[in-house]
Amino acid sequence: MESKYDSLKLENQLCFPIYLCSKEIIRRYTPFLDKLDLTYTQYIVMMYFWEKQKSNVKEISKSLLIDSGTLTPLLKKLEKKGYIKRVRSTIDERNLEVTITEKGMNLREDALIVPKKMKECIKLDEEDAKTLYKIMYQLLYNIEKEEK
Amino acid sequence: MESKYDSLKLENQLCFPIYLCSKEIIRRYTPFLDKLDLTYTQYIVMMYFWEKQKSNVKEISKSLLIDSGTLTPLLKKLEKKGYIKRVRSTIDERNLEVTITEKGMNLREDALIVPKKMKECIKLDEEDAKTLYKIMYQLLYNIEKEEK
DNA sequence: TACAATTAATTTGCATACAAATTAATTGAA
DNA sequence: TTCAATTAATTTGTATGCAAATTAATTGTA
Repeated sequence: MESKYDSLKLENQLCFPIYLCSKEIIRRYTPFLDKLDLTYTQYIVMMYFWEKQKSNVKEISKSLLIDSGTLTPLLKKLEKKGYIKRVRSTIDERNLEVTITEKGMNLREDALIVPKKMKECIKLDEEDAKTLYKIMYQLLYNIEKEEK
Repeated sequence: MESKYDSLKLENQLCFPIYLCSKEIIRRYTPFLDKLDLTYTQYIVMMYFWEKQKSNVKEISKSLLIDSGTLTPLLKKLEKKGYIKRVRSTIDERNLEVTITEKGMNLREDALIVPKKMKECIKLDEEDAKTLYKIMYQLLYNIEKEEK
C-alpha cells in the first residue's frame, strides 16, 4: 500500500544504486590496479596524464572533479612512486607544475589489461553501456550547471 | 586518430562518470542532510531502519553492501545521536541487535524534504531516470553474481 | 565432551573525500 | 606604490571504505 513515506524507501532512490555501482566497480578494479601499484583514484589521475603530459593542481581538480585537498597527498604519493614530478612554477609560484615521468608513461602499456578486465566484469551489452554513459553525462551536466 | 591506448582514455570509461555522479550527488545531499545531523551513509542506514525497525550488522551489511568495518563506527555514531540502539543478542552474543528509537522514527518526517530536493537537483526526466535505474540494478546484479 | 573450524563484530591500517582554515604569492584599485 | 582582495595549493578535521587481523562466541565432529 501507498504511504507518504514512499519517497524515502531505498528501492525508490536513484542515488543509492549509483553509489553502490561506483563502490562495487571500484572494488573490482582493485586486484588489477594492485599490480600497477595504483589505487582507483590514482589510476584516474594517471589516465589523465597519459592524455595530457603536463598540468597543475587546479586544472586536474577541475577536469576530474577531485578536491585539491584530496589531490595534494595523492600527487605526492604518485611522485614517490616515480610516476609524476611536482615542481613549483617559476612564473607564478602559487602554481604547482605536475608532469608525467617516463616511468609513468611506460605504465600505460601494463595498464591496458585493466579496461579489458573491467569490461568483462561489468558485462553490459553495448547498447545499455552507451545509454548508461549518455544519461550519466547528462546527469553530471545538469548537476554541475546548478552549481553556478 | 585511433591509438592502441584508446581504451585508457577517460572519455571511454564507463566507471568514471558513475564515480563522478555518485560523488557529486552525495555532495549535493550534504546541505539537506546537515539539518538532520546525518551524513549520506548514515542517511542510507536510517532509510533502511525506517523500513525495517530491527536488524543486525551482518544483515545491514548484506542489504546495503556496506562493509562491517564501516558499519561498526557508523552505528556507534547513530546511537550517540539517539537514533538507534545497539544491544548484544542474549541468544547468540556474537550478534548485535540494532533497533531504531522513537527519535529515529520521528526523524523520517523531517527527512521527507531530502528526496524532494534531490529530485529537483538531478533534473532527469522520468524516462531517463527509469532507464538509469534499470541498467544500474542490472549492472549490480551482473557484478555481484560474479562474486560467487 | 574437548577442540578445531566457523561465524559475527570489532579493530587496524591505509587511502580517499571534502569543507573550512591557513599559507604564500600575485593582482588590482585607491 | 601600497595594501586589501584574490588565488593556488596545502593543512586540518571528520567521515567513510575496505582488506586483513583480531576477538569472542558458537558449532560440528571425532
